[in-house]
Amino acid sequence: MTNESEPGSLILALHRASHATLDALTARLKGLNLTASEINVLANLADGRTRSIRELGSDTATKPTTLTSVLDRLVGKDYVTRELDPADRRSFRVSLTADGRRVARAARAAAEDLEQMALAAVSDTDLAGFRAVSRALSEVPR
Amino acid sequence: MTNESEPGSLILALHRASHATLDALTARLKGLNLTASEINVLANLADGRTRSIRELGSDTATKPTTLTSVLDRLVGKDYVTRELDPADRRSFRVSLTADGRRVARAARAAAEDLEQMALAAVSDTDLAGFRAVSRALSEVPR
DNA sequence: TATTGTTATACTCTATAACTATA
DNA sequence: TATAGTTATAGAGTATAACAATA
Repeated sequence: MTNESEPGSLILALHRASHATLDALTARLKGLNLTASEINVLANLADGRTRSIRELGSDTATKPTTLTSVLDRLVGKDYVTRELDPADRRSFRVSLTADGRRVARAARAAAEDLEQMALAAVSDTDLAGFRAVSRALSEVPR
Repeated sequence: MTNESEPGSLILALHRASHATLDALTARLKGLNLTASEINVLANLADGRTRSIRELGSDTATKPTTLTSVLDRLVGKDYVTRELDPADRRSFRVSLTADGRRVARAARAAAEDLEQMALAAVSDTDLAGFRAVSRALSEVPR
């Protein structure tokens, strides 16, 4: 790997890892005919928790305009429902359908599998460090 | 943050962090009128090392087809040159121009700044762990 | 007035496959 | 035969701005 410890290189390492894992995940789920963004949304919803579009955007760091089209497709495939939130009728509650739960579980399983394979040689300390740093980077102000 | 320690969540955390930092970086460099991919390529070239397109693709985890158009634009802006490699005339050596070096340094500086801000509260151990894990994830087989 | 989400537009990123040139 | 890179095409992601509905 290049730029291993040069200043400014952390973000480059992050992007490289992100691209590589998303490619690998998409390749493993090829049979399901899902795009990277669709996989990302489904995997986030896999915990069964209903989310607003805003929450989903924050969880996936995806723009609302992107989510509109991603969700349109997922609704079209009957993997997701978009229902008006009675408590705030400006916003939607996004949930998995039965089919969606099945696909989301497959996505999560593929992600777990990928992680186990990649992390076989990595210590728990490293893992804790990874989580701390990626959380810090996720919260960086624009 | 959601899914903090659920299996399969590591990759989600990675993608979130990657999106968030790239957005932040793009916002900080708005004046330079560069896309995320262009910034990524320039920041990788910032060390002054000449690269083939294949190497650049591997460093940025970007597809050759994407690089063709990204490099077309960077050449058009006179930030980069694409010269035939005399040692292997199928491939190119990609280098920064003088203008390109200036812009690449700005990109790296912005990335450093972002990192310092984000990592102020993170330990060296965490940082080492982050590097180990992102390297492992970058090398995951497709 | 501010926020949620969609729409419209234009541009960028991506996959795929076919292709040229070189090895 | 295999590899480096481009081209062509079509689909997906993105920013931006304008918009409707609700708060």
